[in-house]
Amino acid sequence: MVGSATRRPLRADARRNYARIVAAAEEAFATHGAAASLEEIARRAGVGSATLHRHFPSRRSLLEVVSRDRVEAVCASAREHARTSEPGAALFSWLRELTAYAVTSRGLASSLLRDGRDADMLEDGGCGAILTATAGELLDRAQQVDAVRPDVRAEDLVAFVNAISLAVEGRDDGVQADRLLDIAIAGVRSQSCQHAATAPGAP
Amino acid sequence: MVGSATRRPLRADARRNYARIVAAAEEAFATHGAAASLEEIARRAGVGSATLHRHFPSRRSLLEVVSRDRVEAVCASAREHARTSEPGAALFSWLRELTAYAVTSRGLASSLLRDGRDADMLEDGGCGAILTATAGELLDRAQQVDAVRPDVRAEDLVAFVNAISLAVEGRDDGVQADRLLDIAIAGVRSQSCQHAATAPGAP
DNA sequence: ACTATAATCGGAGAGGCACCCCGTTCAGCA
DNA sequence: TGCTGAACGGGGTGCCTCTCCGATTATAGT
Repeated sequence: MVGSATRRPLRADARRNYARIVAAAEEAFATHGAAASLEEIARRAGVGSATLHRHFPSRRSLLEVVSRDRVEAVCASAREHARTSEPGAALFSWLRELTAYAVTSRGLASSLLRDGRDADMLEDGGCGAILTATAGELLDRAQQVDAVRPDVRAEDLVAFVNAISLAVEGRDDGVQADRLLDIAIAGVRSQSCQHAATAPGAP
Repeated sequence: MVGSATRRPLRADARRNYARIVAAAEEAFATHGAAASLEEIARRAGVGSATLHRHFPSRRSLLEVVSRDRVEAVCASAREHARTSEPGAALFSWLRELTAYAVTSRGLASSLLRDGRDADMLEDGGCGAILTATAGELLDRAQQVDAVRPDVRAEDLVAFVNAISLAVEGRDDGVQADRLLDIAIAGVRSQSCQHAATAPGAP
């Protein structure tokens, strides 16, 4: 709304420092998780900690930028799934892919999604918004062919992936995450079987 | 294995300080979440921070003690559910109760369960072990009457509750948690309907 | 080229936290 | 009542986040 888009481009040195910080952060988050020391990141990037804080006012804003590329790649892959699979399978296999990423990124995506109130989740243009929007597209199609319960929302799906990656943080590997996601997927599947089953399967 | 159980009782003043710390921690965790400042807790309890660290070598050990009562109450309630409901309903309504507690306790239970490797989860006697054992009892019965898929484990159930409470931490209220739990419950429900439905519902 | 100037930097410092050392105090027992 | 070791807690260390502000430097304009 405000003309804040009229931002002159960063000065060359500022742009270089920005890139260095992002690179250092990428490495640090991968190694130490989302709680990595910002000071350490600044040190590794060869800049003062003030510079880091000027470019990234919060830990979250840094996580956001570091993840952005990967998140966008995963979302691009969603379009691939949508083209090559039927709606239900597309959604489910994309969720598996997303979960695999969320788990291996050491809770990175997780931290992105947290402490943003759910209201701005679809509006703030952050990774959470992108993911929710992408999930929403696949979800719509899956619901149209009755592969998924109609009362499930895109936020629920993202929240589940988020929840799972938080819960297995620091656990062995991805096996429990897979098991949990299987359960969640079974839970969102359309229970049209129930309609058919109530009659024959009733006790 | 070691005779460490032969611990003489704490001195009277130590016992008093211990209780004060637990009381202060209870309040602090409720107000500020599981990340509350330990120093602040010591201050409020009127003890030196060294005393706090002597009684509770880790944040987790303090969380453990603070939660213990509530967790045991919830587990006692499980036996109630088991007596008054059929196995499936008992498990599911108990899971709802547990989730409600986990969500309102500001991620407290969550932090308890985390960073304990899943191996010791059933052995360390902590809150996670109690919860997993309790869930296991209800789960067994539910699986015996085929109300729940046979491949679901007690750890999965606890992990789900844990995951959900982590994911909605700081969100509005418990509505999303309820929705997520509904999905998870639908996911663990026995899909005996599928056996009946594959034939008639097949495309 | 050269300068003026505003954008950017980063050392240093304030304030907090977890955790520990070690001299002091006092509860509990003989 | 006097001893003794269990328990205390002030204060220190090291790390963290975040900010202030004087020094630096890229860049537009001449």
